[in-house]
Amino acid sequence: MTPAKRTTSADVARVAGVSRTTVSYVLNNRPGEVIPEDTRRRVLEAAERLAYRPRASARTLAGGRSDIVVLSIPDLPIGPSISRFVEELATSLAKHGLTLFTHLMSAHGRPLADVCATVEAAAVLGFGSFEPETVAALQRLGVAMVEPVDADYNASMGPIGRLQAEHLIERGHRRLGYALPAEPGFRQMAEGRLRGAAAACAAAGLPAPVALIADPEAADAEQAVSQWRELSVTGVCAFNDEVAFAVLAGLRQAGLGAPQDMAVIGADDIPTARFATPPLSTVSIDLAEAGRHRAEQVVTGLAGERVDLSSALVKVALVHRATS
Amino acid sequence: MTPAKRTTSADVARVAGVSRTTVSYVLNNRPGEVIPEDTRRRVLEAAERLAYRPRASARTLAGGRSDIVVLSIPDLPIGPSISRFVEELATSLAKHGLTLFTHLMSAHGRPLADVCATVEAAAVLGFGSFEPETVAALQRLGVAMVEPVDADYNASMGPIGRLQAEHLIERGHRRLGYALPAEPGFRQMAEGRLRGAAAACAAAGLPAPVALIADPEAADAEQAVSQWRELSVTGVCAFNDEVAFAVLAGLRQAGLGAPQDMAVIGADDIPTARFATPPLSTVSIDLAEAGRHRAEQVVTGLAGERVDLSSALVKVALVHRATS
DNA sequence: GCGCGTCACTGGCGCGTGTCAGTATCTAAC
DNA sequence: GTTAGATACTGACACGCGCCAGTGACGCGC
Repeated sequence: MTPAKRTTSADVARVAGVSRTTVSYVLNNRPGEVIPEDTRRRVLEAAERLAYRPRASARTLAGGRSDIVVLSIPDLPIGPSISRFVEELATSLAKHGLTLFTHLMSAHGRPLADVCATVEAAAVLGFGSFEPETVAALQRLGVAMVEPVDADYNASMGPIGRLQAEHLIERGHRRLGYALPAEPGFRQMAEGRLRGAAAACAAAGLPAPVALIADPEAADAEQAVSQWRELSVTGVCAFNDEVAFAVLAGLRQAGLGAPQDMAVIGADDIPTARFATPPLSTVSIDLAEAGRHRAEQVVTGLAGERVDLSSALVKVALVHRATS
Repeated sequence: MTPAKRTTSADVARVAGVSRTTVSYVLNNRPGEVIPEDTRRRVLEAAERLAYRPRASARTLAGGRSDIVVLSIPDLPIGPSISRFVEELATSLAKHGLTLFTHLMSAHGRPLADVCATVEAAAVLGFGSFEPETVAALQRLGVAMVEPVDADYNASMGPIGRLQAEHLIERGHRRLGYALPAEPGFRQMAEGRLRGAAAACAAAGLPAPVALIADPEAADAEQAVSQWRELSVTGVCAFNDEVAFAVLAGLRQAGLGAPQDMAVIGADDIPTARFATPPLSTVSIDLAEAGRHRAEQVVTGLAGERVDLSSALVKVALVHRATS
């Protein structure tokens, strides 16, 4: 059935006329080992010709650590900005021979620590923070690098809220609202963004925004709108574009419109924001750069160096359209 | 640094007072091997107490095949319905001890076959069909199960288009349009849906829909709208909700509206569809069930049995709102 | 001639698991 | 008393790779 056994490094060694060790040295170009150009070429050619791919399992077993990086994704809808981030992260890690493995927390086959134990993960990443016991468990497993907080991502939360609020303040709004989703998975992110908005208000000498829930999956937006109007809120920052659309729908149900009755600004700049009626003002977030940066951090971290997690490289930009 | 070496099956054997082989037999409850209840309990208890987790790398190396299932995702934005599918698939596979590994094709670290070779994938799944050479390469690697066509998913494409077209026909439209995205990653899916719509038209004795591109990321929608109007198209099926929003925007730019000037129906029922202005008619797709079914197929396929790929278990339903 | 150092390799161990062939003990049949 | 078969295990090898320790060849200084 499987007549052609898979090629191993021994096959390469035989073809190249060297020992298996030499093959290993060449292929992993081991630092400190000097291999004459001629031998190196022979090995490389043989490997190429036989289409040799080292078996990850064997490599892991021997080395004690795999080249798998696990990214734990919380139970939330994966928007385009997140998937862009993941994509970029995976690509950049792949360039360093690391393979990204996204583990959906909602896919509750086994707890995170178990999955990492079986695959012998080299590093574990996640959005938000892990619980201390999870971190402890992972470290006990010998995972080289646990990143409890996605620093880049979380650091980007503040500026988003700030940008939203500053925009509305600049346009003359003196009393702001903040629209939150109901989804618990979003809570951490939402708090970050809200804090940013509150900071902008404080800097302008204004009271903190009135935070209310306006979930896209429910119909509580109209109620939120009427509460805001009672408190003479004239501008609302929404957690993201979908929440913004919910607010907009709430306004419409009350016979009102944006921006004349209430200004609304979203976040994420999802594709539909541009073509909505009216086109939604929002904040665009470039996570691609963050993904690359993140990968860099993992690589240096795995090399044993201490990494600086403070730098936030997420580019956010205001996109002014018709609802503000 | 790492004082507590990780527990191995030898540790369990020692604690339980049996041989390593017996531990293996108990833990994998090997069929055909009879283990007295008492011994079994001792082993299980020891394993529990030591928190023993077998190392996947060693298991794979010894067994020649891992418990990793690779799902290749094409270069397209991962919508909520797809991510729901993936989620459900991962959960169901996990119940059978299989781990899902989603590989983004756009994350072009290495070609699919390479990734599968290194992780020794047990099965490879994908949306759409793989190229023949990829399939051949994978089989040469000894991958037990290659599913070139995601039967469920593809089979669901037709009904979606059909449902859209039937709905519009039922409401009196005699000449239909079909709105396509520009994104090449969507092509296969789009063709499937379009075929479904065409079939519905044919069944009603109508000409095939006029297919034009109306991409959400570009501004070609207005042009498409005017072309449709020239051909006296009165109802448009959109590939998905985002494309539908693009068409709606095109209509608006031309000073027209849905449904009075042209009926529009989307697909996927994304959250924003419900709260858009006006709320978008669409087709909802339940891929959760499909995910579970899919997992089942993989498990039986891995057990060596022949699986029937023809059955499509995707539930689609019309969601009539205001744009049609 | 000897010692020393460098170069270019290689032999072989160990990683943790699955599994096959084998063994020791016991019961039952002839 | 011997054989046969079942029961309840165990010893040891194989899987493919990384890498340490070692080896032989060669050059060079004294």
